[in-house]
Amino acid sequence: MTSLSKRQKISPRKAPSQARSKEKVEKILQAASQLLAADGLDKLTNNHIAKAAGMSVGSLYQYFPNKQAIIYSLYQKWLSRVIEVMNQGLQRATEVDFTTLMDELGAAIYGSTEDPVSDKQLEQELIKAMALYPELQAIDRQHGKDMARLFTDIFQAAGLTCDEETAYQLGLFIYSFDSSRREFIYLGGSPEMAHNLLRQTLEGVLAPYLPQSETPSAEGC
Amino acid sequence: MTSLSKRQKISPRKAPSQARSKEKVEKILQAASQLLAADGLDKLTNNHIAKAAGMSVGSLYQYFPNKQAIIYSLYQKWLSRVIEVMNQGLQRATEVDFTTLMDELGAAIYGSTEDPVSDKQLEQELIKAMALYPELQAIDRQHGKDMARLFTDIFQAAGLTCDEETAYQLGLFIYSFDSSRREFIYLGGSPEMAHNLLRQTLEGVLAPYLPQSETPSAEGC
Amino acid sequence: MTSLSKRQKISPRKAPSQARSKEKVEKILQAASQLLAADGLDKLTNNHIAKAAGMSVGSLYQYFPNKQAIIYSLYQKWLSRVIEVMNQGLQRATEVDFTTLMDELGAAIYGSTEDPVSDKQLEQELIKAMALYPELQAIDRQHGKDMARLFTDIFQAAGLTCDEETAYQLGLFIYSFDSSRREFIYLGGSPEMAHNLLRQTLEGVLAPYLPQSETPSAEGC
Amino acid sequence: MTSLSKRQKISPRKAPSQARSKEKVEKILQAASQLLAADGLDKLTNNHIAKAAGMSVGSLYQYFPNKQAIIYSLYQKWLSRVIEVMNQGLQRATEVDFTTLMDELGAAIYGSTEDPVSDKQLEQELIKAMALYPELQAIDRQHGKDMARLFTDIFQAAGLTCDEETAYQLGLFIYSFDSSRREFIYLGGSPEMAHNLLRQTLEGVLAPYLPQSETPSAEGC
DNA sequence: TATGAATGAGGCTTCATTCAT
DNA sequence: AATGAATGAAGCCTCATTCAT
Repeated sequence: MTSLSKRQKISPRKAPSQARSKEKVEKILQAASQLLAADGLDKLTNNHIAKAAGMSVGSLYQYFPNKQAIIYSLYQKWLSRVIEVMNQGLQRATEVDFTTLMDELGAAIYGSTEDPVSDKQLEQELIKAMALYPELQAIDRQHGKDMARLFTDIFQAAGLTCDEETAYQLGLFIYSFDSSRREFIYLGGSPEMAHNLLRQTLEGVLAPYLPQSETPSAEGC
Repeated sequence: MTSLSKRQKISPRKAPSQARSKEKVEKILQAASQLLAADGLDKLTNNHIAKAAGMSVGSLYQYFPNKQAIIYSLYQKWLSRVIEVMNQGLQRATEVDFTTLMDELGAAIYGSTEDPVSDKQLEQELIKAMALYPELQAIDRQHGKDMARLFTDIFQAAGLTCDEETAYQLGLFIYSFDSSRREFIYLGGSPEMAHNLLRQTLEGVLAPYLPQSETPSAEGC
Repeated sequence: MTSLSKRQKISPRKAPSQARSKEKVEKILQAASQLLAADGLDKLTNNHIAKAAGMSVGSLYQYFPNKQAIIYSLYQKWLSRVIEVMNQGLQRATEVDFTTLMDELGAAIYGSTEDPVSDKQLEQELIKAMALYPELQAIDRQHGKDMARLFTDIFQAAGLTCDEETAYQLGLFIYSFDSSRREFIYLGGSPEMAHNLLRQTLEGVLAPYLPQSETPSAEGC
Repeated sequence: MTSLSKRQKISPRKAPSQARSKEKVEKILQAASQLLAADGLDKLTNNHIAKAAGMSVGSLYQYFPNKQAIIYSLYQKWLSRVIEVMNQGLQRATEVDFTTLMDELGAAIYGSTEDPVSDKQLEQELIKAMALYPELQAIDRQHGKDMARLFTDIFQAAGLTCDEETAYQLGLFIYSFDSSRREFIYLGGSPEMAHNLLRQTLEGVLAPYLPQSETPSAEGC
């Protein structure tokens, strides 16, 4: 294991503006994804990636300053998809009722990928990687908080009646819940069950704060 | 990162029957724990461990065939504490009502360690480590399933009315839920909130199956 | 450090006959000078030079067969200025007295550059570079000898009364003395002091051989 | 050329207290010396050194944290010999007359090494190396100043009549003069000539300040 | 058994140089 | 001619593991 403790830059070396560059970057990320999903975080060496991407190490370094940057790129790609969905959810928060919204979000995020199995694997390894490298840890943490905030926004847009702080903790909870879902499925739980459990959990946890809650809960939220 | 792919033995090299041996093994695990909690998975080199344990690398290899074995031992130690608690819970499953039982379990598992902070840290790093090394991954997975089974047993002992398969999935869920708790707290959520949310989640999810459930749920479990 | 041991050609790739070429060569040398003076011998990579010169590496290789050739060109440029001054000195050797001549030489060589500080820096780095690359070492040595010879010529033109060999050794000495001056100033000695010391040294060393020496030294030179 | 710009530690990794260690360290320094003298600063790679020293790279790193540390060790070894001689000179400064003292110093420093040729070569490369690596540059500079101070002390012990500042500049000059000597010999000058020239230079430069100077120079020093 | 020096494969990264466009 | 992406050898360094004492 290389020493991971020295802080390193992690932004891509060049904005992939030219088509050629973009393509290369894509190839690298492809290769890295596959290696990561197939063989895990070890095996993910620069030389392996380069070879798998059909190029030389040097080329790889033309696009990414180091391995962490590649991992981070992968992570961002995955994250941006999630964030996009969340933002769409935020838009719809006033249109549909909360449960439906959550269902939609779940479906959009967890369903429908081309290769679900290796995608889950990738997601798993990605998260491991983010946790392993100190440089990425901080970012990961921040992203977690950002996501929590996004959930908070959705809650508030959906009309949840509770104070800011509680809303944030709930957002954090929902975001954190994703770990469970991953673990659950990783250990062989059925995706449908996961979905149901998520739903029930949400209901159980959020019910008191839902606007259409006919129980006039005095203490609100 | 050294290639981790060659499968390696992970059981301790010798059953620590002699008191002397036991003591040494203990020292190694102590040292490894501290390093892991304090500096993270990188920095955890055999030489560091040996030095911190006040012995030579050679000695270390007398007791553990490789690094993974040390990590695994640490993991087992942590796990065995949890399992013990769970088994006690299993004993009490017929005596107290389910919610109380779960509270007790939670308190026993998450509460009251001498040094909560570094213990959490250790737990976090341990889980990362288990996920990183392919040899340990498989074991980790199996342990997860075992834990799920234990929960299942508790459910059934507590009189949950549902079929074997459902019970297992629920067990899996409860076990998986731990990931969320870790993540939640890692991201700054309050432990009390975590506890409450766990409770609500359990209620929400398990309610239909609880024996004392006065709602005569037609579909049972 | 890349292996420097394979002998390499060091002459510019093409006689810069066209104006265009000359201009490019000049740009490259400019850029290299600046980088060398500013950042030192490491940091001086071909890519940096090319970028600083506003052209591509490929172009750079159109004009110089390798990095050493660039350094060598820089060295020559610097050297040629010195040689020119020396030749002028040689012209004047019969007109003025020796001490005056030496003063003039010193002033011409060490004084009056546009940017003395960065020029000194460049000189320093240049000399380091010449010493570092085996291909350039030999040339450097030869140039040293040539310079010594030039001094010898000046001595003789100035009427120093000594045999060829001694004159050469004296020339060598004067040339070598420059190292001291550089070191002296590098270590914080004042330039004026350096000048005085040079003068005194010359007087001390050359006095016996000077033509106007009224002391009829029997052993001559 | 590896990037030399990151500051690095340069002290040996372990005090070679055990005989075994000392021997190894010695072997490494031997090997490095030879490679340096024979092939120059390039070729001086860790792997070459290790191979030449008959050990593995890993062993090398047990004794030195990096290449610079090896070079620095070599430099210190050389320097300490010089400093020792200088200190002895300082002791004798009141016993013998100044010129004799300087002769003795010169003889002690420049004469009588087992293998003069490769020693000179080594010295040359060593100085180059010190100048090349930024970490070592600073140290080199400081050592230069320290040496100058030592000369200053000797001057004063010898009764030179001049103010502190002038004495220091003179010390600096004498120290710097060594560069000339090296260059002179490097370019083929005869060592004897070098010696004579040094002597004459000293006389020329220091004469006004010498105590036995019968010329009652009003302005002293 | 204990020691800790020794090993060396393998990871990361740079940069002089080439070559397709 | 010009470009700059691509190459890959080679340098540095770490650390799991072995083995002579």
